[in-house]
Amino acid sequence: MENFYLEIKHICKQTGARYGILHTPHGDVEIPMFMPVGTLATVKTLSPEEVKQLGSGVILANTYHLHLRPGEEIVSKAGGIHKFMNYDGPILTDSGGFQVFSLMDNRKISEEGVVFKSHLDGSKLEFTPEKVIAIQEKIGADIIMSFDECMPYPVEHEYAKKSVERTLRWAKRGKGAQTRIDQALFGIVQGSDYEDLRQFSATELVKIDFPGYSIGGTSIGEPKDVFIKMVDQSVKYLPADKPRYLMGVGSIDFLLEGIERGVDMFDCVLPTRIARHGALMTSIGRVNIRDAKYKEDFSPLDPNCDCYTCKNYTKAYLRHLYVSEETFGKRLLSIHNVRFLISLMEKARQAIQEDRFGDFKNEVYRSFGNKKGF
RNA sequence: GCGAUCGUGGUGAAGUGGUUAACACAUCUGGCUGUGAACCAGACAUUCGUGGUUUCGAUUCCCAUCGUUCGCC
Repeated sequence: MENFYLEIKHICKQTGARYGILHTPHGDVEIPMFMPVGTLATVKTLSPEEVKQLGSGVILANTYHLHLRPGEEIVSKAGGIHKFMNYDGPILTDSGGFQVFSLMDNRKISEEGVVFKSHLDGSKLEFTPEKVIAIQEKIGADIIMSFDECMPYPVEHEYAKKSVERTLRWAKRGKGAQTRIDQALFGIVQGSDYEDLRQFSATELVKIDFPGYSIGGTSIGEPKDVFIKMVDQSVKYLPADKPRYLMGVGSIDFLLEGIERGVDMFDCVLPTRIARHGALMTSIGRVNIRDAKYKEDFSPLDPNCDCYTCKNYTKAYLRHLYVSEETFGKRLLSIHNVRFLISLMEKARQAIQEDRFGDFKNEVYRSFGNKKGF
């Protein structure tokens, strides 16, 4: 794929964090980057124009969910997902591998693939690695994912080994089923927290040769030291010239740890979901806007933030909107949280280029105090 | 004035002669990590209008009293 490649511009001398440009069919974006999640072809409460204004490079959508509603045929008839949702920037679709984890009670895994019981009407849905590629080709994102099993944590080594080997076979089958040449298909490293399995998974995927590699199976409730171990043991075996995508990571500390270890891309529902629930990430720590102490607080959410919400509205007003269950409040809060993480990435890129990412990381940790981050 | 009725937390209310007075809403507080999530969890009546009676034990039965609502004069 000549229209998809990573151009590494600088590696931080202090840490090894990478700064670069990811070239995609729908434009160039800077890494490391945070990608907001828009499962059903919408970043909940935000318009594509707003998402773009926040500085997002890539946004996500989901194969499983779009297959169910509205169905890939309709997305295809609309002219592909970019036209369908009116977003002309790069888009990435997740394969449904995460749903193998999140919808665990309603699915059965076999060598062939996964049979889900639809969470909408209970009907049987057969997902095979080949079918998942076909669906993603119809949806038409710039970056697509291999079908994988995201295992729960913790799991027995015996099960993890079987699962990793199967996910690897699925990756091969998916790659073989690919017909479009304008979509970058990523392989996904699994292996839970077992070093031998992470190594096996990564090195075997690299042999297949993908245009990018994802690190999966993390940030599903494991302790931070385990998470770091998983990332280390995955990145270690990945080629330097290909993009690395750490799936499902969106808390401030996990993002910083990932960047420090040479990860380029991250996605997470965290900023949008917690915003809808009234929790905000700010430069001075977590804010629960519903708290009574903000009733008469006419200061901005985050004095150091340049987002639309912080520039125009007070905490008292945002609290009022939240308590009154006004949709506009959820939108304003989502704008802030997404902008906060994207802005964090911008600062991280700057720090990398100036060879001081390690200092930057420590500064961020310090400004959050010892409070539990996000 | 007479008759009936009902008085339970911030609100609407269930309920029982006997361990922590149901539930809902409101309020307060947490949590959410490749979105089954405008969601989930927890806290919140030392007490059932007030005073007394019966009883081993009363929010529950009884009496009085104050208040409610409705009807009649």
